[in-house]
Amino acid sequence: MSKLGPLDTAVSLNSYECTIAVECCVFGFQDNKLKILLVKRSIEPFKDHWMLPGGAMGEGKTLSQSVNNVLDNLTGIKKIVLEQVASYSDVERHPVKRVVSISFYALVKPENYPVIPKNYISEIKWYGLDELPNLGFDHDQLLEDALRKLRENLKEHLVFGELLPDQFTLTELQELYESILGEKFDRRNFRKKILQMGILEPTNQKKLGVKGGPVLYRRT
Amino acid sequence: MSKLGPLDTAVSLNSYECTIAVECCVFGFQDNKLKILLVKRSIEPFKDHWMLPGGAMGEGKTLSQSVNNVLDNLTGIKKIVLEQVASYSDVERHPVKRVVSISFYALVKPENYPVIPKNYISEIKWYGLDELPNLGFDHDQLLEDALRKLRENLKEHLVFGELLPDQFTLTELQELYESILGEKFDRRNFRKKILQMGILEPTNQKKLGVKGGPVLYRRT
DNA sequence: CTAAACTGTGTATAAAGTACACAGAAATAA
DNA sequence: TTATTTCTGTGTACTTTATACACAGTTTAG
Repeated sequence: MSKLGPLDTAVSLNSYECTIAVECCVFGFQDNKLKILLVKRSIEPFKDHWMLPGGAMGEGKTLSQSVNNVLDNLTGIKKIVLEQVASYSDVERHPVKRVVSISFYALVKPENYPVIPKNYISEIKWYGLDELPNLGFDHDQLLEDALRKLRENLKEHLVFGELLPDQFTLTELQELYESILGEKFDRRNFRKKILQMGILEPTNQKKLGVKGGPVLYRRT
Repeated sequence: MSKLGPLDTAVSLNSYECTIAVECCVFGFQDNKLKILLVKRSIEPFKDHWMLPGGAMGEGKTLSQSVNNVLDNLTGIKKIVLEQVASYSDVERHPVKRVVSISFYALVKPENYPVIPKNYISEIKWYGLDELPNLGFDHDQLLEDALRKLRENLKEHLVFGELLPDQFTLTELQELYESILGEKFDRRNFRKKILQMGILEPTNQKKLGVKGGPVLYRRT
């Protein structure tokens, strides 16, 4: 913490330096369910609590770069779709020191990333939405906000980051939607709506090993 | 900047302290137009550039409290509706030192707040959307993002903060909407949609001084 | 008192969303 | 190889929501 005079920011007040952390809600799609990547912390405070992966912003790095860095360190996940969610600045949100966190969400394919606990993490695991433990710090709140943001984005834009393979059937896409939004859709209506967005095209291949021989689609 | 070991954040990396600033896009409704409060900076860098009011986060304050503080210092604006927009962390966004900014928007009635330039500000002025100057730092971007967020929020929730007086006519409300969203609406359709939201009630008074004698409404 | 300007209202049409059932294709089991 | 099971793929009627549009009533200004 230091006084820096009028140069420190757009309009100057006394300057106050503070630890900035990034936290990331990593969503994955596994066993036809939306999963969330949680880590178990092996040190105080909140020893043995599950929480979102996160860590301090890196010097000379942007927030996005810091998130990528943290996730890479933790799990080997690299260069993924990140979306900013919100900032958290309650004075008491960290029991030991003042930390302002910026939260993000990310969409990945779990099968692409073996997860290995490192750096003060004793366990790491994909959790379904229906089996979530209570999280350390204020991460219950962060998760709730991230999930809300994901749902909002999905309803407007058709976002699926890396949650599906390059080629997928419409049924797989529908199951992804149902899993994220937590509701069921009629197959015909869903296909109508998705296809008239005009961003998917059928390949001339069918998916093997599944009855009915569904055709595979890809993004245009 | 200091090393703090494993306690500094949820999952520990090396800790890095950094200046955090808050910037605020203050929207007001004046002369039937959406206005934005800008300040002219009287010191380097970006001396004599217009920009959004902002300043460093205060020690022991949340981000929202810091915004209120900055605005109060600048303009006497107190305790207003704040909405978080986004974070900005490009390494080069401030030419002198590293600053991470969190941006907000606020909705106020200009006539309630006389604006007085203070604290390294030489001028302060309400600008219409069609007469905006280029802003210092990356504030053009911040403004664009804040305006987009305001529009999104308006379409979903019916947000009007303190932009209108307690009692207002439906025409005034419609003009506010048109001004924010930048499009015209049919009077009958607009009234139908707004009224069936069920959050407005007519008072039994008419607004005087305007032809047609429109009835005043208030929020339920 | 008259003219000008604004308010307040309903209906017809178009678009979007929702509900719903059966024939065809591929895998599996006999 | 055939029969059975399970999943895919498709159209239409109906409901809800959004859009287009005109005229009579009220108040101010002159």
